[in-house]
Amino acid sequence: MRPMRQPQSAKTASLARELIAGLTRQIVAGGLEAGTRLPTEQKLAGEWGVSRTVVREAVAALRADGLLVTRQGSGAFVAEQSQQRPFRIDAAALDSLERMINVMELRLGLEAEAASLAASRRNAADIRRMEKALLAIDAAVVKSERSMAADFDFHLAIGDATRNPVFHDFLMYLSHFLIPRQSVRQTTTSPEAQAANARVVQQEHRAIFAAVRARDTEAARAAMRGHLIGSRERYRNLLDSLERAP
Amino acid sequence: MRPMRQPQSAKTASLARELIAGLTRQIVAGGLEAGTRLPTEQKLAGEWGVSRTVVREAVAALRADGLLVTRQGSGAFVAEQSQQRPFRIDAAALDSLERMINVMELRLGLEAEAASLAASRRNAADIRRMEKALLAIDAAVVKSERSMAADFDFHLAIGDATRNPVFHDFLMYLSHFLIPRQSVRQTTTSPEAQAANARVVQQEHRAIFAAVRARDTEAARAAMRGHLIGSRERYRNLLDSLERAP
DNA sequence: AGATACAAATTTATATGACAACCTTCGGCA
DNA sequence: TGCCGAAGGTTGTCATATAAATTTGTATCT
Repeated sequence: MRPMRQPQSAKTASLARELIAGLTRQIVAGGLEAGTRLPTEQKLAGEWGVSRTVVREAVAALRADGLLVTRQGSGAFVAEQSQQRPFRIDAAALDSLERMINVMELRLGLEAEAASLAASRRNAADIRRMEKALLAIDAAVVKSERSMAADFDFHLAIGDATRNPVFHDFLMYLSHFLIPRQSVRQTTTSPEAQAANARVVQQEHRAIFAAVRARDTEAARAAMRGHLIGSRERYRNLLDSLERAP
Repeated sequence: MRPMRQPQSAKTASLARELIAGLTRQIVAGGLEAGTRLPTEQKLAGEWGVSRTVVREAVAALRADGLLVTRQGSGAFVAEQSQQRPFRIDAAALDSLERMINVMELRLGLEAEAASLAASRRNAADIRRMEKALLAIDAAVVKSERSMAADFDFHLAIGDATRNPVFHDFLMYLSHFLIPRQSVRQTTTSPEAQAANARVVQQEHRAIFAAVRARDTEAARAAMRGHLIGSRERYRNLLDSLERAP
């Protein structure tokens, strides 16, 4: 009467993890200058009372995180700002709805700008790709399937049409935070309401598409804004209805 | 006749780095299912012809990157959504000017939205903080010092006024890409031209500030857009002048 | 038969010692 | 002074051994 679910990511404190956390604190909170040299692995091992093995693993982790750079024969140094640590949204600190809203606000600014840029830079291939994505969404809707993948394809096509790879990478990153939690995935609303929803969404998509195709930057920006604001509201309503009738 | 500059970040291929790259490729490009178990450290060491030490360091790096989770006695598994992977701008793939432009386009959308949100949500403390930052910039200018830190403070104050921590984190991340390269830092333009530049920048800052204080969301958005577009052009001009007269 | 308890095998986590590759420094030598 | 090379220090890699945790198989009891 226990196998409900494995805790699994309990972050069982290990020596290496403790050392990683400790060194990270010293570096970022302690505000060490970039270029500062860390104590040698031997000394670190002695100070923390662990073996050099643990120290090396912690250093490897911090290096992967971009916090340190090591030079054989020389030492480990706090990384220059240029090779800074990556960006990650703190998923643990936010509950699902709040995170969703926060991320949506980020997307709002980002994708509106992307739509505008796409309108001025898109080529014929971009247009074909967007059309394809829109048709895929249509197909998914008539079969009452999930159209999330195709939907994201459409947004990604716009991001790629900016010719700015940073938009592509960032959309890919944000996409992981857009998937509704499992509780939402189950179809709690009527099929008719869902179909109506899908029609509205597609209408918004086609408005964006038309503006991008017409190279109308301001219209593209406005259409994308309208779409994302609408998405946010739809998501909020969905959650509200779930709250009322669980 | 060589010590011009240390290559320093030459990424001297090490066994661990090769293994990290190889495993990363297998996992993300190879499209391994989340939860898939990796071969044991012994087997990996055998397959790649390295010692277990190297394998463990590579695994530690991938774990820090959020690509793997390990469980003592059980094995190493592909992380439950590799979405844990953080976002990083590929600094190596872009030269400085192109990267600067790309990042600036991202900021444009992001900070314009932030300014708009800040205008609707700012409180009195936010306003005081922005005023303080503006005064700090003024002080730096009259002493003809670098005002970059104070400048960033102003932008960060706006990001914080959105009450959306994701804006704060993302601005902090992007800030690392905004520092002009060393060649630009040297004052290659006349002091008079610099002072004129600073006046224009401060004018733009105060326009943003006024709109945020007045809770005028659209004006704040437009003012921020104008400021960042101006910054981009100023940067481009600076680089051009450097090209012409090195 | 089926469930439980225990032992064995497997696997990661840590420790230890050794050597190689590389860097820095300092003293000798021209 | 300026170059060079040896010496010591530091990270990178290897090998082996042990601890701790998980998984699996087996034996025992009901």
